[in-house]
Amino acid sequence: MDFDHLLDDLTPPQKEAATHTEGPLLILAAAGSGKTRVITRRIANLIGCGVPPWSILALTFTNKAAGEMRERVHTMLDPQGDDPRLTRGLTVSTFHALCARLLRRYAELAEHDGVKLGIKPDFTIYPAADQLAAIKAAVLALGLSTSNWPPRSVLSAISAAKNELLDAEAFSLRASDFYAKNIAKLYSSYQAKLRAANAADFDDLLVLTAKMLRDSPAVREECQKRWQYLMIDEYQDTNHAQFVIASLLAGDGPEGGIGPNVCVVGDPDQAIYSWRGADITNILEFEERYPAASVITLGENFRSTAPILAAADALIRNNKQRKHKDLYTSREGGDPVTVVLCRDERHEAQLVTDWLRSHAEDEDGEGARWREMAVFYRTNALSRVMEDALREAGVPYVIARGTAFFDREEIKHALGYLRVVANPADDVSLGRIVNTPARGIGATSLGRVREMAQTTGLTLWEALGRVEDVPGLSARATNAVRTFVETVRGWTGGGAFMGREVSGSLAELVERVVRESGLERMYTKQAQTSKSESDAERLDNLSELVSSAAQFEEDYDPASDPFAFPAGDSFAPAADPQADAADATTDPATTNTNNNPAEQAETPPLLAMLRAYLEKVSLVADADAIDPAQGSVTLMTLHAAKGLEFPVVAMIGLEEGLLPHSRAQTSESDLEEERRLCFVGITRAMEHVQLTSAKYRTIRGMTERTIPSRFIEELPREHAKVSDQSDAWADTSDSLHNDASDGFDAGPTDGHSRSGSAYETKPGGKLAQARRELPVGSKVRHPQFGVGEVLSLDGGASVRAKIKFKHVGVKTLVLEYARLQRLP
DNA sequence: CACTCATTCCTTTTT
DNA sequence: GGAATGAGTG
Repeated sequence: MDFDHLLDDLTPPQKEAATHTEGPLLILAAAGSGKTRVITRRIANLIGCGVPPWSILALTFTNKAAGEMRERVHTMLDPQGDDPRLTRGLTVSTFHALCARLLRRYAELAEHDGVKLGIKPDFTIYPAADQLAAIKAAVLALGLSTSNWPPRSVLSAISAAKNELLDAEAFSLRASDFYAKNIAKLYSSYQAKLRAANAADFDDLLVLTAKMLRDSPAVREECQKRWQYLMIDEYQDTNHAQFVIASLLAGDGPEGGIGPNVCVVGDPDQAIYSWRGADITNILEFEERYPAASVITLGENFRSTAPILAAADALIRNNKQRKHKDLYTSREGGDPVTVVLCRDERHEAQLVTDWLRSHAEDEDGEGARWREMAVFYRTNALSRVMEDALREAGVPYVIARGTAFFDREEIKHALGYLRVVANPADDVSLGRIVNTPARGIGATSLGRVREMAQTTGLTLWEALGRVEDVPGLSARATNAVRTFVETVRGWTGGGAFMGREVSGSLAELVERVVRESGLERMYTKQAQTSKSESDAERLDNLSELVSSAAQFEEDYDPASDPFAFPAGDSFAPAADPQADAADATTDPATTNTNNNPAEQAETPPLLAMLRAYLEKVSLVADADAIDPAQGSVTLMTLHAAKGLEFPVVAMIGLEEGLLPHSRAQTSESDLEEERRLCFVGITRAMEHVQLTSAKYRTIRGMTERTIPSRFIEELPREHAKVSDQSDAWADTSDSLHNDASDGFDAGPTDGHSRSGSAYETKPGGKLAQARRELPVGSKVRHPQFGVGEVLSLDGGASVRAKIKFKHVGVKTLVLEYARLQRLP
């Protein structure tokens, strides 16, 4: 097949980067320089040159970026979509997802090699809330107070240590002062808790993988043999642990050669994660580690108009600890950046809304361009006022917060149950749910059980199973525990996931858990008594969870699940490159773990699926939730904006203390990172940027006078027009009703007169939004079901659409999850 | 033991 | 403004 045309639309430097396939390569790619394009072409080119797809590993920052990259490579090589084998086995993943996967697959092999990881392949990934709970328990267990040792800061100290690959022991050896010594104690106590629960936190995924690759020759060789070509995107934001993993995966390359085929892509000017342990010196380290590395700089910007780029360039030049690189564009013309000073945050939100609307209207397709707009802010808290204004104005918007759904109380509880089902040793989850809803197992009783577990060395779950051995427990509490244990056993079929009661369907399991746990009843009751809208929403959210599980079940491919057995997809062996990669499935892991075949071979399919589901849920990032196919303005933090582009961009809250943030002004390098953050925001914009600053802002209930961000002054006046609107806004309290002429007076008294549907009173409501974007009769495409037509929409917190598909008939889908694409 | 209400402390950014 | 404790009552 001829793939030469793939490179036709690249500039000479881009082409050089895309075709430089052998040996170490560092690509310094300025903002908007077509980085993603180069990476995807490079992968496609490799495959076109005959490199087997399964020997290519590409690491990205978010799952979303990974998915997009995979898709783009695929459509490039296989526009007809009729030959999945062309990219079969290509691995595109985030560091964390890859690590989770490697650990599951190789943990046992590594243990066999004498490497003590302390986790079994079915380990649980602890979400942030559970991490904090575990830390807090550790603090209390050491007899310290949580006010002197706030779990948050303890956790971030531990996290920093982990990112430097210091385990508890190494940390303890270095600890010299009182503070560090206590952190060391907490660190090891926290680790002990995680291990006892067969759990790993986010950082552990990296730490343990690094350890496994470093200490187990079998695993390292296996991986090095398989992945001959390694690519890492957003390299400036990788931390030390990630550097070590990458370098262990890459190996040294052929003997006497110039080094392994490892290609890293990054831009020091966009490094915004130093607080997470990311280290710009990784880029320097790269050249040190691979002295023969080639370096290619991509400086031409293809995204932004000249004034936007000039403003961004002027801003970033203020960073002293920086190697300057020229930014240039061949795009002529374009409007200057606008800077607007507003009275307060509500005024700001109003002006931004008006500004967005003006750009929506001056384009041909009326109202159709919301999706091309974004609002960025430094902290999540700033989104609320913006949301209010957009909702009020009837502008559709989405917030890029993928984790928000899973952070809700009711969802956390339901997932807590599911985690216990998947891993009964998970004490933290068990603790969360054992008495939610209240079932008579209160703090006192639970404390007794915990005590007994502690002294006998049992897990909490095991102790609950032997409740009769717990001293001093009331008959009532004993009975309550028995009932609880029975209920959970009913879901797991006593741990075997077999039997009359266990159906094998994930969605059904989730539904049963929601119902039989009593969560459903609890929230139904609350909704009836309190009539608060949020309580009614909880029920909707729970059924949405069931839908998401159903969706997952539909998309689930057991072959790509590291639990499934035997797996034969992407881990095809490197042994015989000539053989058909798709079919040659002598899986290395399955042949090597025969020392313990019982455990793996008997992992029931439902359990495997449940674990895969929980893993997916644990690894979602905010940026993953962005769906530009929806016709909405996107709201997100500056951090989440990295890697994206929008024709129209508004940045709010350009004030001292917010951007640069007050917590990031202690050192010059902190301040420079804030400046890079601002730079990242501006360079996302293709056509128009507006920066706003409010004279007064209410934070945590306190209204304070602000100072405009120093970054505003750093913008050149010829490319950044400042307009002071802060006095144009009369200081009257009814400011938000100013636009009542728009017709959105949603007073409760006349809400019903306008329309038969109660939802019509909320112009920005999800259902109304869905009706605008996906009216009945629209044609849509679903990744699984193909082409269909919308029959009806109905709502609540989760909008569902009935869709008639050509081939599979009528389906009801939750819009948020169904990746629908609207067809003309 | 469960539930309600008042008080306290926050929040930077995220895989 | 809001989540997360803690005291106090049924």
